[in-house]
Amino acid sequence: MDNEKTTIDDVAKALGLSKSTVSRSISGKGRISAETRQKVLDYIEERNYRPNPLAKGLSESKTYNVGWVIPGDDHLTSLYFYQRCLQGVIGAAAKADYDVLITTIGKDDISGLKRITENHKVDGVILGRTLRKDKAIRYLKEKGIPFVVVGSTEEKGVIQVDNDHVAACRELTSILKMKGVKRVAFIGGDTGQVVTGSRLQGFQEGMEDARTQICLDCVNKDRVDRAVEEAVAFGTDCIVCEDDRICQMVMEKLKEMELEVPTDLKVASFYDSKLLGNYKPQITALKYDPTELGKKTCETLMAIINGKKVENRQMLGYEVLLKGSTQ
Amino acid sequence: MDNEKTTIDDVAKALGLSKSTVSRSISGKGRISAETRQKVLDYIEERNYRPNPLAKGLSESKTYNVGWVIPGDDHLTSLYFYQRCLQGVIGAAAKADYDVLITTIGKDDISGLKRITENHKVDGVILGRTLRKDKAIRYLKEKGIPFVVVGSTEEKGVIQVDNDHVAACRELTSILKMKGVKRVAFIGGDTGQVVTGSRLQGFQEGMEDARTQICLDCVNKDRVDRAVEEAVAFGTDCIVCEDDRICQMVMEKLKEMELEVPTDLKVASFYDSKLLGNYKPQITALKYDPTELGKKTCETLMAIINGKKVENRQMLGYEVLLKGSTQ
DNA sequence: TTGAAAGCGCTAACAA
DNA sequence: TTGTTAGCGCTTTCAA
Repeated sequence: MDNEKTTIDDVAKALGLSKSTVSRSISGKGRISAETRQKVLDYIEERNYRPNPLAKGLSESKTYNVGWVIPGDDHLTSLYFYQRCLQGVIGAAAKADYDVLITTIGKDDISGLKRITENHKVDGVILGRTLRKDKAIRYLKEKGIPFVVVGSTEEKGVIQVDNDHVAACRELTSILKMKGVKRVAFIGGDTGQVVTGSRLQGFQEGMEDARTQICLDCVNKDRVDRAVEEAVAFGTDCIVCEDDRICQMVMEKLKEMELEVPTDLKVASFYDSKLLGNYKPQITALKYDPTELGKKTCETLMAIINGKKVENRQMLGYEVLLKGSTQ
Repeated sequence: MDNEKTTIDDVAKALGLSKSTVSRSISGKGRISAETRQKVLDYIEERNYRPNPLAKGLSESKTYNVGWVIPGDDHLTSLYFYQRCLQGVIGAAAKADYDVLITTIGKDDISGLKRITENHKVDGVILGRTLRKDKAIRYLKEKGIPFVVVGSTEEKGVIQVDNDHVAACRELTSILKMKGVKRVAFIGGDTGQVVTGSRLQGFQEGMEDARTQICLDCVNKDRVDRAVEEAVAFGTDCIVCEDDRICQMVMEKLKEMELEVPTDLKVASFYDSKLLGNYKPQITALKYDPTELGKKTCETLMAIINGKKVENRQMLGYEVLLKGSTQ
């Protein structure tokens, strides 16, 4: 259909103009008569001409790519989060005429990240998960590569965009408290992840001095089962789950123990997702918008790349979904 | 640490050579004395010099990127598959000095795909999911863009790499038959996806003329529940599930109906995954290697890009995991 | 075997 | 307001 390889030169010649005039018309930079500009714009629109980003990038020392770096290991739950996030990232990137280069890293293996940066394939990087003592962060800092973190990190001086987990968890917790729960159990996951700490903090702030029982590092069904048993032995009237996956396992366990929600005890999750969609009663949970998170993060990275000042820490909102499980 | 921007010119000057000599040393193309070549190689190794792929690409009309195109909608299960696949793709791409540009498409919205191709950001594309009457395939064919499909498509003349679903399902089915099942129910998912048809075909070939009941398009819990009820009413002694997600829902339903596996009836899944990891007894299932699939697919794409002839259809192997659920 | 020079498609001074 | 020209960093003829 349309010419495989039209160049800016072709356009210029066809219009009897010079390359630079065409270039200026497209970019909008520099002085240009509105008339000429429109003529060019119309022409390229009609012919579906697109400047070659490689050439553009070469001359501007830009790649027009951002790196999207996520863990390569298998966490079913977070995959869904990343996918939603990615939608936001791709959208925001496209708006700035950027594309998204994806790579995965492991806890100790950041070779994928090194590849795309050392090979000059990206202008900046978005880190999808961070750990305490994160190798990737160290590396990016040292190299002075622009990057933004989705989620939180304890590392100083890192630009991050996150949901306000502490505030959200605090709010849900204090609502539960107002509803009259007396002995509350918190079941949390991997303490190696920063978010676990934030959620616990919010929980504790919300509970103030009420009686609680806390069980962490419940990273598989067995651990969760044991935590639930302990909570029941403790005489809990409400189990607060750190995330959707844990909540799913908790619900399963309660069913096995033939305990009714919310009659025998209440259940709430600090993270809502599709995983929680099918329960009856529905689960009280905190709802975030991962796509929005991805979008904001990418916009922030774009700002950094374009040399703008950005805030060190941006917090996004949340919703508290009060459902039957805490009635 | 290392120089932010060493160019081939810097290397040439430092070594008292010309750009072209350095270029040849690195690429290995053209005549070069082994001695000079080694000198160059040593130097760039030591200084960690990497040729700028944008410049390289510009002069060779290549981007050194492949596009990884997956659905943007929310299929929890397939996400895991894609992630594993992606690992293989990234690995194979890196070996050829390529990186992976990711984008998502919807059933009717292939704008993301158009973006990366029209903008000349990729040399070829890998399609992660295909539908019948796939818009993306149409588009890529029409534009003559090199692409490979992971999985199968009915479209003619499309290069595809897939697990041999038909053979695998046929084999598992006939093993079940040999084990003496008499009335078998097949519960399948979205008939809009090609793989559903392949699995059904394998099932039917394996069953030959035995009595079966087939229920398709079970895309949510309600549908699956009804299918299970019908199967039980039919007097089934074995339920065959098209994939892990359906199997999960089937197991849940059976629990609700207080039917024991394998005592009351047997259960098998045509797709194994982590989702099936926690059942007791364990589930008989077909196991594939998504990472290997991704790798092969990307290698095939690289071959096409480099102008090599490739087979139209490549089939990967499978494993039959016989577990307690069909004992 | 090596070097000089042109060119890939674009941007950005600098001139006109 | 527009055009000319010199790069961006690399590959690749063509000469030497």
